[in-house]
Amino acid sequence: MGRSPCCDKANVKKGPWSPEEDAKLKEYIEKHGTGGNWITLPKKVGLTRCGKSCRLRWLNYLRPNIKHGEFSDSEDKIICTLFASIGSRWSIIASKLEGRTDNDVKNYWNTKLKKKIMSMNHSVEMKPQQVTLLSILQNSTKSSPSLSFTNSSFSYSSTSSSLLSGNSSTSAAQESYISPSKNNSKNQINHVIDQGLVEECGDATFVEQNNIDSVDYIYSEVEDSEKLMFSNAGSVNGLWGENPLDYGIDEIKQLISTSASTSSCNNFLFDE
DNA sequence: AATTAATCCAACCGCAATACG
DNA sequence: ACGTATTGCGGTTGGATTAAT
Repeated sequence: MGRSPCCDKANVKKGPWSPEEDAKLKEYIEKHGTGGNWITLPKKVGLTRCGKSCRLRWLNYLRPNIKHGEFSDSEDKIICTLFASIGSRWSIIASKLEGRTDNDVKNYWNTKLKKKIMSMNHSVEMKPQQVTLLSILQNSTKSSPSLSFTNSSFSYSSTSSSLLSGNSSTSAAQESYISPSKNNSKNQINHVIDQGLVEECGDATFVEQNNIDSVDYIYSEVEDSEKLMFSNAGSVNGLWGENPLDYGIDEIKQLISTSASTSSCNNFLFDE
């Protein structure tokens, strides 16, 4: 029973990949594919790398159509929107950005986008409720892409405290609020995507919320700790602390969400 | 020019889910 | 049905690079 052991960690090479290793791996996979088994692949290729390492290198760097370099404003918006909806599900977010990897999106978020949002918020010196995603992104770029969020793209209740809180008065929402399971989470994300709540438009992808059920789905995705946070929306200590960059994921989510919920116009990005 | 701090990003690690025998 | 191997994911780290002093 069982399988052969994974890679021999003691004799596995670590650290940066050399061009020779890249070439070997790329050539082999392009010729033969992965064979459905990353663990045995390094041996076949003639590398002393762990299979996991090979997989990561292929997925994040070597495979075709990987897009490197600057993220566009459209991509920024997609990331922000999806982050507000589903949190740090980087693989899902990345899947909506052509040519981007989860690692890329995650790094970009952690090193740039998060700071961009926070520093813009700080610089405009608005009250939290007045900060909008649009103001942040508009301030961050000279040339805005021609994005249009229509009525059906985003419909928020002006009375809801955040996007993620949605229609928390419904019993269905409350039920899933209380006891979400891991499986439910996955199904809900799939639901959001399958139902076209995330839809692609050219090189941009939008999260579409055109019915209250979808809000419920998203809402039930929120972790318990986050729910507590959202239940205190608007009165979270330290949210606008001394260091504008020193925010947690919850705070950032809330910022993005707040910018959505305060919109009373058709388009949450255009609520000036 | 030298040193220190900040930033960026590739790669690693550990865990959970899934597949396999 | 169960135990183990494998995969996939998100968080974190470490080193290279760049900017500031």
